Amino acid sequence: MARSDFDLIDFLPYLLNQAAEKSSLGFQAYYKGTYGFLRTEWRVLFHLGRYGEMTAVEIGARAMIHKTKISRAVARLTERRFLTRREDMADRRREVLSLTPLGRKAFEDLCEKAAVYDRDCVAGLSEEEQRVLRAALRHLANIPRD
Amino acid sequence: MARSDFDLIDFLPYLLNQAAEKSSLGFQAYYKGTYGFLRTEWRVLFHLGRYGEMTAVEIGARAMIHKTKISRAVARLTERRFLTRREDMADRRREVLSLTPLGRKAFEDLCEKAAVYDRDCVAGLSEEEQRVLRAALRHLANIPRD
DNA sequence: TATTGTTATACTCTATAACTATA
DNA sequence: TATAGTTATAGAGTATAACAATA
Repeated sequence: MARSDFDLIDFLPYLLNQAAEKSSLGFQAYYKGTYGFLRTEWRVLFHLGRYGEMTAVEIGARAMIHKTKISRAVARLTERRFLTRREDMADRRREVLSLTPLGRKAFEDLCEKAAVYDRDCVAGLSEEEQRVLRAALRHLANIPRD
Repeated sequence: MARSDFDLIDFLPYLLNQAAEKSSLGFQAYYKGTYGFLRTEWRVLFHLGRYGEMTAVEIGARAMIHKTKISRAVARLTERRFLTRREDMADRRREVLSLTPLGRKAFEDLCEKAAVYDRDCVAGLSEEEQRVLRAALRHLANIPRD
């Protein structure tokens, strides 16, 4: 690509940021509007719902979120009765987190909505294009294939 | 997709955000480390270098950046001698912006680096995969094909 | 000494309202 | 009234250092 031909509009980081921002807005509006969640709160809720009770450090390892963010998300979610903390009697530094019934309902609702939202995002792309897109994104994000 | 199969790791907004963040870091480190630019400053500099002198409102229209962000970026770039403002005598509300020689050098350097960076990002993807990826991203970002 | 979780701090990015000066 | 540009403010995201309690 000659220097004079270079254009931001084709620059991958730019394209990715625009697409990420646009594609996040709709779903964000739902979980924020319905439950008042921030992004990290939705992600913490998701991991507890999907993989069962665990500690903040374990969530962090799975979701690649720093423990300070998790700490604040857990505080808000607990305060608002979406999850509960249980002290680990064998190691009193640790707190095992799990969803309340309210949290589980939110989790299930949000998963359903997310699946629909995902399908809406890729409507207009062929099966093959969707496959290439997700594989390329996993590659760019350094997420192993499985 | 059954509800129990849904996983954030395949959720498009999540994948896009991870890929966008990862792919932005390296280039951001360069323009921040070398010139001390923030993202909006690099984008404003780019538009003036690529399309010639124009006003803040015109940059905003081209780059889809709000005028308040542009105002702050222009203030910083002017203060640091990367661009100059010239009052439009025919309409004294408008200020025509253009790059200084210093600004042009930074623009040319950053464009070269960006082109290389872009190639590095997609190394490992076939030509066809790259084409599908960019087209899909433009589709998701609602950026017209040309 | 190392680990779990919390708090404090700072910086970036985004969004909106209100203001000025000009037209 | 409308437009170009500025300033103020608030919310959200990110990153890091330092701390208390426990191991």
